[in-house]
Amino acid sequence: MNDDSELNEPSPRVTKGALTRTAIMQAAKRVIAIDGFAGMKVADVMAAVGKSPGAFYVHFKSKEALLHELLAVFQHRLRVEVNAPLRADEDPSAHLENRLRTFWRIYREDWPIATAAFQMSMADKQFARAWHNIRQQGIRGFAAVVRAAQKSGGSVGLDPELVASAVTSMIEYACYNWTAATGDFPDRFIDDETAIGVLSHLVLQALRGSEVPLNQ
Amino acid sequence: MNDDSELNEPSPRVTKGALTRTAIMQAAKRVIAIDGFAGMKVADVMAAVGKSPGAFYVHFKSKEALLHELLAVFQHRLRVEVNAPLRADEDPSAHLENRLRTFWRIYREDWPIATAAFQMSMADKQFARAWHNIRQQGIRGFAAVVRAAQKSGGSVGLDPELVASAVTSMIEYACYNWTAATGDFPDRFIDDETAIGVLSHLVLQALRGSEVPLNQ
Amino acid sequence: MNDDSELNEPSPRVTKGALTRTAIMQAAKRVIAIDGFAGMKVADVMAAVGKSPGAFYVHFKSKEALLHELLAVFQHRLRVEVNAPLRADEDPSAHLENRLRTFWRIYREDWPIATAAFQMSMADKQFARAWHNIRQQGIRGFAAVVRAAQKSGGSVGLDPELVASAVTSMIEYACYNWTAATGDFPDRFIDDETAIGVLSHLVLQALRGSEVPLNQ
Amino acid sequence: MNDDSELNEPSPRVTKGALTRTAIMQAAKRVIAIDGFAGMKVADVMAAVGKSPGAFYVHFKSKEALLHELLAVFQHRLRVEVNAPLRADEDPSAHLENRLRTFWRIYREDWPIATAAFQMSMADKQFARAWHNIRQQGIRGFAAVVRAAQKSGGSVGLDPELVASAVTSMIEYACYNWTAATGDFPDRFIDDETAIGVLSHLVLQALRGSEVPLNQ
DNA sequence: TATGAATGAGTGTTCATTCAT
DNA sequence: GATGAATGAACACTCATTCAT
Repeated sequence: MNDDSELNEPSPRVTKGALTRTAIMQAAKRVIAIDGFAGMKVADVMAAVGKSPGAFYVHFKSKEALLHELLAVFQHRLRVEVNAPLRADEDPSAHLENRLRTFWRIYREDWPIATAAFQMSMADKQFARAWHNIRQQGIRGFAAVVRAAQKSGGSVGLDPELVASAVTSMIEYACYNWTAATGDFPDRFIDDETAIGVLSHLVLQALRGSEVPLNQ
Repeated sequence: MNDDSELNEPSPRVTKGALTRTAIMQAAKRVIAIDGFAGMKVADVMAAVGKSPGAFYVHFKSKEALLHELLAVFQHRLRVEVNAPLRADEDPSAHLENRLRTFWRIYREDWPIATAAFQMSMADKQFARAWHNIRQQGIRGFAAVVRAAQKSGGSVGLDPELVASAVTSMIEYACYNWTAATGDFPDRFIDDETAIGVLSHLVLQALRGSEVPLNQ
Repeated sequence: MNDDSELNEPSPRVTKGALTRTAIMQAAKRVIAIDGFAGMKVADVMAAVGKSPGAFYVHFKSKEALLHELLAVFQHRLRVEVNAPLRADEDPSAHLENRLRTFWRIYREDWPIATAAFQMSMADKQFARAWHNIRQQGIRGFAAVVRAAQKSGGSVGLDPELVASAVTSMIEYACYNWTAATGDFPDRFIDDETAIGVLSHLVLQALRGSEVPLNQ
Repeated sequence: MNDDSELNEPSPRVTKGALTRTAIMQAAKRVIAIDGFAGMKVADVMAAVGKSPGAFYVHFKSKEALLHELLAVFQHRLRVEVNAPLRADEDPSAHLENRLRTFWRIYREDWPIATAAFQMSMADKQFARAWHNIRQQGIRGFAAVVRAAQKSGGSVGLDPELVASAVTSMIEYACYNWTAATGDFPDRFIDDETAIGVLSHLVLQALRGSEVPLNQ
């Protein structure tokens, strides 16, 4: 019945405009990855989408508005996927690794957005706030884990906020440096498991309890 | 009288031009810290120096040339000060902490240069190479330490280059996030000892040997 | 049934299209009153009508064509209503006041059209001609009255065309300045009788015969 | 002494930049007279000055800022020259005519500025305020004259503000219509004395005391 | 060395208009 | 008749860089 019409028509929710909109967001991510946000030209993005420059403004109010939307999606993904609460039956180490794994996966895909926000946050108050919120969201989540670790004797005496900030900094920036073409290993592909393995090892070790000296 | 003033003046090699040159470099760092390198306007820098825009080109061939020079100085400092070799009588932990301390000190002062290079490395091959070299220099140094730690049973099985990349990423980006006005803690001043304390703790723990689970 | 609905509908000539057409013209007038003709966006007008931008071009060939049509209606009203000839039994003063009253009433309603034409006449030859014709129509009518007044000893020696041009200028521009939101008295509502009273007094006095000095 | 240097050098106050600045303002007036302010292209103005488009922004922050400056000069001229107070020994009629004569002279030269301000005042709050102030300045001056005339029995019972508004409207708009290429008499040159003669006659008559009917 | 006016290529954005649906 | 996404020409404005003084 209604099924028929659904089969025959494009899904009613996916209008032509929404498709273009999504295409622009994807293309923008690719262009930002290569040129940075400041270097991203609206015309280039639209050329990548196969549309005229003016069409951009049918879907976004400005270049900045596009980045704000990309950031909103990015932040939403992080909130929903990364900040899943610790389940009762979950091993803290496993929880942390899961969190880190999700973090990695999202950043791996969206680091151009993060980089763009980082760049813009230096010169623009609005982006400074937006980016700050995103970082804080991640930091709060990790800080909770750090506090839990401290109850078990880990990282005793350290400020959980600072530790969380340092840890998210490591993951975030390492993701860029291991993923981007202009990163630390341009001639080498680092697969997800290797990356997550190294990062989660480092983080878990860093948060552990006992204080065995490095060389003994 | 005039003799006195001559005696008080800097050595004959420090000409008026060289002073302006240095002043430009300092001012540029301040402007980059606020606006980023892309947002840095030659005219603003020169205004901060109290000179006309045209005077910039007496001292630097271009805006990019200025950044290349800033980077050269930055890299030189890192090479000379951070990468001091491990002395025979030095405790590896202490060595690492010293290295980290120096790293921190230099970054704390020059992070605008690092940020500028990072940003430019995305769009410009020359800067990509220059910035890559600087990162590699740091990574090589830390990788050596990691290898030493592994001989003592730390971080066994992990790729020392990746570990070193992750660690330098943490320090570098944490330094930005704890120092810059648009960083993670805009309302809080984080003093050097606190910062170095947290970072060295995390790094030392991360590179240690035993593998005690987080929660037990 | 269908018969009924046909009976209830407007006359067959007033199609849906004609209604939209009229609605567009009314909405345009309102938008021009706020933004001017140059600032009038087709999309805004159509939004005010509750239709899509594209629908505009079903009814008008272009933005300019719309203004030309508005002008044609405006001119027609002026011709038919203002330029009624002096009847034999009519008092010249009363005739002038009647003319002025009608003039005022039309301008009060349609000044956005006049303003638009005025603005466009500066840059566009077509509108320059159209607007010139409308002004001339008014000037000719007033000039006839001036000539009549001169036969009675009023404004002797003055060029009737210039006098008529000055008088219509006064009425036209005063109407704008007393009516528009950005006019001379934004905080005050000037009712028709007051306005017509002042204007007709001034015009009648100005066209009178005797030359009593101002201060005696 | 110093005289010598003044003779040999360009006057110290008239720098190269100030000359260009003035040239731009003059050229802008000419372009606005032809195209209107909305139609005025910065590039055209600069071409008329014989400089590159970018040079405009050395002297003015924006197109709007240029108009604001033109308006400031215009308003200053009106304030200083038109609104000279009535001297004790001056005949009120002569005073009014002098006032009108100056008004005319300034408008004759600067009507493009007035027209531009009028156009912009419809869409822009800043210009609405600026233009309103200028009009009010003129209206206040004329209103004082009207009040004086009323004491001698002229225009009794009429609101002086409205009368003044109407009179300035007449002069202002008549000046445009008799001066601009797209005015009422494109094929005819109206010299200053004729114009002033007609206008002052009309105004003086309009403000007189006795109320002789038009036709008798 | 320094000035500062001038350059001119480059880009974000607007909006009247078109057209497939 | 109506839709609304798309077009594309146009234009204000920026800023690194140059150069006559």
